[in-house]
Amino acid sequence: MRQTDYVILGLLAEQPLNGYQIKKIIDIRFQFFWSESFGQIFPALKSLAASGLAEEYPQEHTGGRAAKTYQITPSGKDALIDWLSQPVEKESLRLEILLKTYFSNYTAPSVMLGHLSAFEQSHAQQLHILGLFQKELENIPDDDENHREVLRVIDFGQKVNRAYLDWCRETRDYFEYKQHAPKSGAPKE
Amino acid sequence: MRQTDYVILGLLAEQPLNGYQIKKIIDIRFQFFWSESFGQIFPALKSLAASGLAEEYPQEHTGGRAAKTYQITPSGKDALIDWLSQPVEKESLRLEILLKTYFSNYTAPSVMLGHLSAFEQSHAQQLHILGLFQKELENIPDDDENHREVLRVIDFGQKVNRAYLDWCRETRDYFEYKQHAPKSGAPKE
DNA sequence: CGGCGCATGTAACTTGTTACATGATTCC
DNA sequence: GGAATCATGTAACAAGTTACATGCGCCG
Repeated sequence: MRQTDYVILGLLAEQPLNGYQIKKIIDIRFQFFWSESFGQIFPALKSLAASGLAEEYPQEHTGGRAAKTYQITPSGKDALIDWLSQPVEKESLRLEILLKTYFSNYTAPSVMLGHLSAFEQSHAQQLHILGLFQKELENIPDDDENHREVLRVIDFGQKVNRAYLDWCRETRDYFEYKQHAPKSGAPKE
Repeated sequence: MRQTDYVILGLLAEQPLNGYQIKKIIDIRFQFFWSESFGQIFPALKSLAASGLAEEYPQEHTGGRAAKTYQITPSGKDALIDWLSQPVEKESLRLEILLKTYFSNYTAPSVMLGHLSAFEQSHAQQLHILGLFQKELENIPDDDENHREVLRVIDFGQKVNRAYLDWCRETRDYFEYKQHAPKSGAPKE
């Protein structure tokens, strides 16, 4: 069982879904900390069904190509609960922009300024989207749903993206200074 | 050319190194935003040498098994500089703890408290190490080296880890409350 | 002489991405 | 009729991890 299987199981625990919908939910809601491709989702659904953790959910065909909707089975739910209690093992992070910052003395400050502005724009956008999600959730009354847990996840994204943007601005200032006073290296603080 | 090739090229641009040393540098200095395994480093060094971007650096054998030390070639340096100017494409992030937080309504608060405390400990440790690096660099006089750029990278790590720890504490409070008042869900703010 | 640290390397495997093929429906 | 959207699926490839095999020298 790979992580992909558990993500899918977690989503199916809420409601029956097809592969396409699973992909959309991950792309939108998990945007800032997770991703999956169709090439992983469809084989995963197949293997989940083969091992009895999920099963096809019969549905009337309404439009578009026939969608295979899946629902979680009791043993699927057990597997999910078991996974939740296992220690978190993997935390993977790869930020090419930090690599380029580290090696940036081999290039011009203007090059780094370009990278930083792209990075800043993309994370400002992410922060904006997270704000919309937050408002949306806060407007819906909190019954027995998982809103508070989802808000914790959104808060993580907001904190991290704000940290990214702070760093961006400081680093931009540094490279701007370097560009104008290239010999002396950097401003004294 | 994969990202691994460029990381190695960047490190070789500073000084000649063998595969083992490259691994150590990445494990220590790039700890919080990058990783490479021997299974990637050795084949990459081979292919870099085959394409003339790096070459063996003759060395006297001092102890242990003979180390193959490599140095960058002029065309290797060109390739590095070219890569630095290319847009940053990949930024990958996968945080299982957020997945588990998202799905945590299927498990007990105590389970999440365990995950959070492991996460907190590991990032407090990272923050501590970053502080040591920072002091180390600030004590060495800043000549024509890349200290200021490295300090920018360290600052990124510190900001992000502080954001992680803030989130941890707030989220721990939430699950502690939930544990003691399970029916009502969470405290009002 | 056994374990540890230094050092290289490969094979098997797992994971993940991309491109492609297919096909139905809706909207313009 | 053509584009967009919904939808499934596979094959080829790229990337990355792990386990293993090998071997030297130093230290106790």
